[in-house]
Amino acid sequence: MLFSMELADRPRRIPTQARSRRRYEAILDAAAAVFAEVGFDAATTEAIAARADTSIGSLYQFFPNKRALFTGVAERLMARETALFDAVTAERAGAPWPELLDAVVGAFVELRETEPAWHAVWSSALALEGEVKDTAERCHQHIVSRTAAILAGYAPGLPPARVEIVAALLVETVAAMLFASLRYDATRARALLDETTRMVRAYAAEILAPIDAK
Amino acid sequence: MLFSMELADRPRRIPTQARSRRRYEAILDAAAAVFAEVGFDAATTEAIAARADTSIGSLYQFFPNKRALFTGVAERLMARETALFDAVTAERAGAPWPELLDAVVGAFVELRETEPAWHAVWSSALALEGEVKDTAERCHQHIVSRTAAILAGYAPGLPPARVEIVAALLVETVAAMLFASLRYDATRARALLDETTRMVRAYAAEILAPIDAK
DNA sequence: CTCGAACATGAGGACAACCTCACGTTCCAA
DNA sequence: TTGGAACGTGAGGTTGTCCTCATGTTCGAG
Repeated sequence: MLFSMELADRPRRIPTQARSRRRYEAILDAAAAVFAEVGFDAATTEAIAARADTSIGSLYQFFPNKRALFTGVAERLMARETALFDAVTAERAGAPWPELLDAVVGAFVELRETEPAWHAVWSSALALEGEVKDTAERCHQHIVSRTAAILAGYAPGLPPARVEIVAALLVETVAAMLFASLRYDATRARALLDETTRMVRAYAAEILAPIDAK
Repeated sequence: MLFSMELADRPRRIPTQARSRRRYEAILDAAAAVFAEVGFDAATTEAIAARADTSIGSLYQFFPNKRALFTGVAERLMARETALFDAVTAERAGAPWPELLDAVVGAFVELRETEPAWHAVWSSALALEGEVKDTAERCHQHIVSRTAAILAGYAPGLPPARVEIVAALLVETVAAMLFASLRYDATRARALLDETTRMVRAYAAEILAPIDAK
């Protein structure tokens, strides 16, 4: 209240009529597409409005500024991402470790292909200030924590501090390779990701070894 | 000649007098600092000039545009980076594999701490168009090729196609973790990088195993 | 049907960043 | 010493983008 009447980065008006609700979604989709194509800085609010077949005025009725648009896109994506991760891991609770790994990687490859803004969001979200950063960090942290919990289940002997850092490494590694593989052509990208799962499996085998040898 | 009188992204005037040579270096250093602090897009040529204790006019005598400044910073960094990699690997030619790995990671941790623009350059270089991208890709490719050659030496039985992709994975992974660790506090960053070498070692052990069993 | 509220529009104000250019200063070869 | 080349300067032209607001349109409850 002291700082600003208007909550920064939050949608400005929640649409009630069907017409405007469609428009709202169209703007978010357009924003995702434009951010995906040129990145946050080079994206233009006018380009987004044009892509959504609407006018700048309407766009600014819903979003107070450009960052709010990005936040909207990011939050939708992060929500889908955490949901996907939780679904995949819950579905295979107790499954052999390599199977779980493959399932998660596979699911995220699909997500990355379905969501064109994935790359743009993750490359800008942590560099930006404000709510986007928080959302991204929350999403990341959620996945790391869940991974740590799962990992602890597979390797009960591991000290908690180590579990934490191993989980972080796993998540960072898989995310980074999903990221990097975008710079490769299709077959090489596939090869890189396959090799990634091999690497992670070899690593996991070493960590989980004490359990087998117990 | 057909497209532009002026080579894009190249320095405009090569300084001859000592005074201007100092200025040229000062501008590059200032550019590196500013790019490091706020990234490419948010960096301002005026801020760079101010930081270099000079005027915009002088800045534009040496660099035709903002991208040329970034290219200059990037090329200096990439040159140091390839030189460092080559030096470290040449120095330990034939050394045991884990030792080589630790040496390379250690050297790059130091480089990353010495060069403030490291993060900014690598996060923007591949997203930008033009010469910066080429330089970055050349640098990356050089390191991957050298890694592949070294790897082939340690594991002569590995098919060349596999060697190539394994080398790419190793380089991408180490680079990504150096990158990611910047988001962590000092002790956690150290832990992440230590854990990274453990992972890579476990992976390498599996790949190199046929040699031991030969 | 009617009237107020919700919604939509796009020309243009405000501002910020890149880059130029005309003028002034420093250097050095002869 | 001196003339000309190299160098240095910073106010401002140009451009492009964010965002506003006054005006017009559509919707739906009563």
